[in-house]
Amino acid sequence: MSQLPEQSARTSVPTSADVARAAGVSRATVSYVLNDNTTVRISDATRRRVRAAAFDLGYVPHAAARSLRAGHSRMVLLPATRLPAGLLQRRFFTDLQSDLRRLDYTVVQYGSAGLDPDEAVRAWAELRPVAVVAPAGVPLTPHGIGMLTRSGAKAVITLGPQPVEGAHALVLDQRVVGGSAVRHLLARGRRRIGVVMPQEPGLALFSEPRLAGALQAAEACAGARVRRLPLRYEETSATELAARWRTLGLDSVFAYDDEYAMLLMRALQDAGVEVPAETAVVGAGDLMLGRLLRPRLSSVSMELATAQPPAEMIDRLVRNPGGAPERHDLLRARTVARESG
Amino acid sequence: MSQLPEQSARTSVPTSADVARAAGVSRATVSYVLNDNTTVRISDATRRRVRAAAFDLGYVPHAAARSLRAGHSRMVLLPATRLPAGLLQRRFFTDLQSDLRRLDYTVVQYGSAGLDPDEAVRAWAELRPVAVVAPAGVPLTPHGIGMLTRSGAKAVITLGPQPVEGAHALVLDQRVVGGSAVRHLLARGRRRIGVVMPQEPGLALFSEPRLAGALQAAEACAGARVRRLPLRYEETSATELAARWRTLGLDSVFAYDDEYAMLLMRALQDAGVEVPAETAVVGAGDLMLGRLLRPRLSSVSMELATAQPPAEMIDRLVRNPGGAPERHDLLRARTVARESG
DNA sequence: TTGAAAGCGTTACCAT
DNA sequence: ATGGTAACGCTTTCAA
Repeated sequence: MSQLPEQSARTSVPTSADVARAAGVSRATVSYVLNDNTTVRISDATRRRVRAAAFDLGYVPHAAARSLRAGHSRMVLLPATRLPAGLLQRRFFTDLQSDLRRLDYTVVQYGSAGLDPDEAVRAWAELRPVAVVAPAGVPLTPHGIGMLTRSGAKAVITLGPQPVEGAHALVLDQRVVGGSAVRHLLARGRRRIGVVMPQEPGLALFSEPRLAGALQAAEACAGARVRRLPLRYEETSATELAARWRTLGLDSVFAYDDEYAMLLMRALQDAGVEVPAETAVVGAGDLMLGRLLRPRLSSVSMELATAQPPAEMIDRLVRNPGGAPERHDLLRARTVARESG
Repeated sequence: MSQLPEQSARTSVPTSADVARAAGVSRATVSYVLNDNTTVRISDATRRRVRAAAFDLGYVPHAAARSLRAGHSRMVLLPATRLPAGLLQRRFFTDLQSDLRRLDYTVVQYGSAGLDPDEAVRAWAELRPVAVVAPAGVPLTPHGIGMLTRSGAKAVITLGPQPVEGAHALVLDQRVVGGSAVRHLLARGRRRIGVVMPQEPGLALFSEPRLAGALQAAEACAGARVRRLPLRYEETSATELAARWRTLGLDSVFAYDDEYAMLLMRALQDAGVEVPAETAVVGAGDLMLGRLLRPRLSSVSMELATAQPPAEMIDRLVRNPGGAPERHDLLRARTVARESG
């Protein structure tokens, strides 16, 4: 008979109403106690009873219900890309995440692999984030920015090589990388400079600006020439390139990054091209890897210069929305000279 | 006078009620039309009017309200770790994400850096995910699993070196990696085997099982001995280790992975220790990197063998909850012999 | 010090 | 074929 007590046999999850019932108070009181609401005085005895009941039932508030009632969330959305994130970006995200949490935001990374731009931005907007930080490679259009703003996002921020119309921008201008490498080579008397262009899809986002920076830097020097060198991240591709190296008439190469540099340098050495005597090689990323090569690899070292921590910037934009798009250049590059050129 | 029409000048985001008003129908009808509800017949004219109104207003449904009403979400939560994710894990996540999307789940990665286990699991539970996939390194305890289950998660799945009591497990048993390397070395007559143990925090999760697998494999051979070799990912640390190499009396080393292998091999060569003549070196990960070294690096190649795609497994567990914890071993390892040992 | 009730945006049931 | 209405879980205003 007593097998189905009125409100037991609950297979579902406990709500604040369950806590109220268990503690013998109203739902309002439960809310007051659990949110430490100071505008209302609750007796210590009641407080304890409510807390105990919540603990016993394993009560956990329902974030969706809460933000629905509140009319806003504190979710910062980070649409993910499927690009292989570099060390720099990973560190950036990790830091951003902890900093935002410290400011009481909830950071949510949302994978949008294989959605077309409209579907993707719609999916983000459904979550009603208070801010969106979109790394390079996610399909964010001015139209998408409008949709996010209209659905309540107080700040839309792009993070990558170039800004998008209408959004704030944390710009990682990859041109400074190519520029630094080429200036380094020019200073050492090199004039006929190759620039490796990875053929892997997705990397064009980074390699094209690096090349652009290289070209720009070369313009400052009369006799300098820059040549584009397509390369796949495979030994065969590097071997091919090395085999026709001498026909190219280059005295140096900026190899996109340290990994492509290692690949190419190995192939050049195997083909009998001396590094740096005949051809100087410069990578980028300043990985441990480069220091272990022989000759040690010269490399463009990158870092993010943040006047104001990005998390604070986001917080400021959220509290004070509607301003003109801000733009901050974050990427700094400096070439570390080692033995390879 | 007509500057403030009754329901215009809306600064807030449009709701389905706004769409209904604009189309001159009820909220229910809007819901029917936009969700393509087939159990109810709506005239084509009405359909078009509703769709047009939704489009004009830029209406986007509110995910929180929807899942509140529905009583459940289709969110799969992926608590993120701050560990440097390897290529294998990254590929795994990317695939999992697209596969789950195809099954109409929403995959959300949630950063829990710097939260203690209880706070973290509570934060996850507040989101009411339908499933949680926890990679190695996130603080998931049996108690936490209980909390997630009680707050509605239909499936909790761990992904990593070892299962956690009470959750389903996709096991990446790192012991097979050390085992494969050591069996490879034993087969080539090596007997006194060093195993590199990275000192970077967080890697112990992987290095300890790899060592355990190495020890286990060595037991099969009478004269074999395994020795633990602490190493930081720095040149100085490798140089130190190489300097006292001959006092260790080892004829081979399993270097944890290809990057540590490169670091150590370089230091050994600089110290005059011949590879592989005097000491054989085996890495893991089978990176391009290893093929470029001289001698070419032997390496443990890893892959994930999935009888059933993990996304389908998750879907099955969600639809059919309450079963006994499942356990699937995913990691396969096989040593690729090259020149280093 | 506490409780009743309204409302956030949706959807499903039951009338019309 | 369409509309009214209640309910999801929570917070907050107002009243007691």
